[in-house]
Amino acid sequence: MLGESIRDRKAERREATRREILDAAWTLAREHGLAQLTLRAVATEVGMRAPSLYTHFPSKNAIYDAMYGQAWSECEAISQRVYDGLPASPRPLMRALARNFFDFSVADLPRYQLMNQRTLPGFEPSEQTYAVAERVLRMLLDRLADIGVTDRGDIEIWMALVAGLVDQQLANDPGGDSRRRLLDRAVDMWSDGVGLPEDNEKPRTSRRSR
Amino acid sequence: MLGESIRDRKAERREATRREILDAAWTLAREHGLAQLTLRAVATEVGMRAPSLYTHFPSKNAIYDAMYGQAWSECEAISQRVYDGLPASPRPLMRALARNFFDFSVADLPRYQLMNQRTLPGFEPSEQTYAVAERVLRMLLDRLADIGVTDRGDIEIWMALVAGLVDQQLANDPGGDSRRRLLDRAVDMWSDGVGLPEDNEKPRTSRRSR
DNA sequence: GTCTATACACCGATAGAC
DNA sequence: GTCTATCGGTGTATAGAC
Repeated sequence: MLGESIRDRKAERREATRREILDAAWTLAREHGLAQLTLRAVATEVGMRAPSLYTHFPSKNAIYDAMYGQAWSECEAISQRVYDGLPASPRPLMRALARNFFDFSVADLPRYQLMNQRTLPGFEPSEQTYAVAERVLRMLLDRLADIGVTDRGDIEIWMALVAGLVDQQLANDPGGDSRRRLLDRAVDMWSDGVGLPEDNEKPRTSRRSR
Repeated sequence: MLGESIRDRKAERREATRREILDAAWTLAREHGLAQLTLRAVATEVGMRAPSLYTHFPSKNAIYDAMYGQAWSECEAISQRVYDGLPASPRPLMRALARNFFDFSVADLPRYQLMNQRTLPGFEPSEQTYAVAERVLRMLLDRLADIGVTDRGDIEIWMALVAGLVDQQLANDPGGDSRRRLLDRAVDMWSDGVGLPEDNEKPRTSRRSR
């Protein structure tokens, strides 16, 4: 139908403008900091005036929210792609998962701040975009369950360990790799602690699983 | 000398006003959030107009800086007091240190954000107040050296672990104790990993120490 | 529908009168 | 030392041009 086609073109154009705005926002965030974003600067970057942005986003936080959704979607995509080639034995898997998360986090500071740190006063992701983050977490939990790691406490300790190292890396040695070099050692400590089977053993249920 | 006395009285009064302002700032930060502080609100709280604050602090960041110094001084005081009664054997010591840091951090969210999280856009502690933070860290490192833990990597992993659990606690279960209940388990994993002697053994040099 | 012009309320910061 | 007045900047709202 013709009407459909016209509406599609319009929707496409709208979507393209939205993406243009978000691209500009990411560029400026990486240049001057995530919290230093101003609507006027974003608008100028795409050749508009500040109030015109409200045609495409209802508020500044809505822009942050869309960026939040993009970031977690990237994470989801990269995870799905990476999970296929991941080792099946427990310990190499835990190392690979940690490294995957670490590298993804460290590669883009404002993205990590938006995803995982509460660096923006008053920003809360919407239910819709938060669902993406939850999906990624679920995917991770499923992967861990495959090798018999199901105890929530053990998993939270592992996540605290990896996230803590990421935070240290970004705060004390941005652009370096001092904490990344500790990653395997840290994950191995954890694997020992939760009684993960050695690489040549068969996967079994985690010691603390109920 | 009389002149001295008068000058002292003036300095005392000035100091009292400064503390009054900082108290108001802490109160408002706990009420509305650290980043939501406004000079007008702080001024109102102490019965002043906003510009008058500039008589006592050169900028808003200078107020944050003074609060940063207060927070780390509290931490220093509590650490010195607590370190005396701490166990001498390695594993109980590591548990007690972790618990001490955890409880102190979780007790006051804006204080923790100011001390350890980069939640304030553009805020950097001054050299002078940062020195307090470094002194506390040095004190901790000395305490760890006493029980033979000297490897920087091991220490950074321990700090990442504890800080990671604090972050999780504050972000996902504020006011609760779900992560606190994981603390001993996590620290014990670490103690095993770095080869810390059992409680009945004599302290010895950490496995990885150089 | 898209964008602009204008305006508002609020912010941190400064100048100068008292 | 504290005030009033004001500046440049921000996010946001809305009326109206195209």
